[in-house]
Amino acid sequence: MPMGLTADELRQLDSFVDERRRIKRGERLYAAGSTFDALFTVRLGSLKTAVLFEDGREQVTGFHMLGELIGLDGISTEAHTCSAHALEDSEVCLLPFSRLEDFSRRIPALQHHVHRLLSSEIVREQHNMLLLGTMRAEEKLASFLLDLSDRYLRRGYSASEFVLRMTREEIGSFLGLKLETVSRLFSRFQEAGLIIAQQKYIKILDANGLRQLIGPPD
Amino acid sequence: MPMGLTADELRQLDSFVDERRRIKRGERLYAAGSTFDALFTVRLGSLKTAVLFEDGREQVTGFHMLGELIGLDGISTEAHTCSAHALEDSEVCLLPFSRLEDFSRRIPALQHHVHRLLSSEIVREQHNMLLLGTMRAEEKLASFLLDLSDRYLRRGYSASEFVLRMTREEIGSFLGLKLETVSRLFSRFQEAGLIIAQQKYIKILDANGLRQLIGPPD
DNA sequence: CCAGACGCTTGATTTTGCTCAACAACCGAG
DNA sequence: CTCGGTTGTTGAGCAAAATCAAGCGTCTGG
Repeated sequence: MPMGLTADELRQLDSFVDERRRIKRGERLYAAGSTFDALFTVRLGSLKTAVLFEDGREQVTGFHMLGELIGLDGISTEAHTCSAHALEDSEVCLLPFSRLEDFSRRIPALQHHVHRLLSSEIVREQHNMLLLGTMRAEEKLASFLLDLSDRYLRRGYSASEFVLRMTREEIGSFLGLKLETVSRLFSRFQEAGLIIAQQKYIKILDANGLRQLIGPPD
Repeated sequence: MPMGLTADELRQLDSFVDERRRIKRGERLYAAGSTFDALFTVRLGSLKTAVLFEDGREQVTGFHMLGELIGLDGISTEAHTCSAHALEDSEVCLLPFSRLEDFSRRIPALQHHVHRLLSSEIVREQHNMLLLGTMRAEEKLASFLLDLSDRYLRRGYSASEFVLRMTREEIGSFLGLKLETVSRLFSRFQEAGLIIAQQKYIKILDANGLRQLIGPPD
């Protein structure tokens, strides 16, 4: 959280980001409907969040990696509307929300930062809506790969070579596609020389080629 | 904004929600990319918000009626990521955001309310993602009608009879469908005796029937 | 280290919603 | 009131992705 706080303010903040929680691969951090009292930041590993439908259908709303904040949906009704699961053995940091509210009344820079974080989540979701509502399967998967690549890069990992933490089914759910479609597209991208995809291992050979896939189909 | 403020606090608040703006049908309240400095609440009429894609595709992210708040996406980068257009002659109320931040540092109840509003928007968008990602055309349109119906009801209008403010194309964009599909579905719903749809006029004859359309296709 | 479950791939077929196209109804400006 | 543009309806054919199905690879937990 680098955001122009004084050393003193930072020390204050430190006092409340102490509690951590470990979650094993597949385990749940919180369920939809459970009471909300804290936000979480990813310290290690990665997680997915998903909203559930009565009939069992689920929509993955995001994959979250190091440094990302989850649980913002819980503020509105004091109950989480989505569930969060670890994609691999992970660790999160708890941020008790009422304490965060107290602090942010006293520290304007923090207050503004909290507002920005909430708003960023809105923007991120708008982006996903654009993807789900207007893109064809090929474009969706290309966007997905480029987004992942960019996020790995910004965390100091390779932008062109990485190991997926999620299954084809989870990717499909996130993109509004079936797992078979995702699988076929990985194969097609590979045949086209854009990527190498061997199960979870992905190597991007031609990022610009992927970028060009995104656009009107002429 | 009924949220447990004291009379004095309410008076303070009043002092900054004075400025209003009229927007004629089809006019733009703000464009994607324009600088953000205030939120807006709908006082009269209705608006749509939409995100744009470089190639011209647009995704309608919401239809907004009396009392609803728009512009929350602008907080994160001080620039709007979506554009807002009036669906009919409308009027909005300006809420200068930096003043709102000042007030909410002094009034904890307001601070919490602001957080809840931001979070509600996240939840609303998650709901849209579920709709866009997992539902079939028929389910999407049924959900859309039931949602509209519910919102009219809560504003004291008829839940079963109303006039759409948006075109088939805008509905389609919101639901991730083409306008022809929307039109055909209205006709099918009418044949099935679920609704009467004559252009913009809609009468819901069998709300439960619509509800039953939403669910796994067995 | 092995067995079994889970995840992935690929093919054949079907379904859904899109595209293209023509026309009808409506609305608002003059 | 009428004309012209916009919005809505409907049809035929088509393309994209879903479904159904079979088989294989590979992790992983005992």
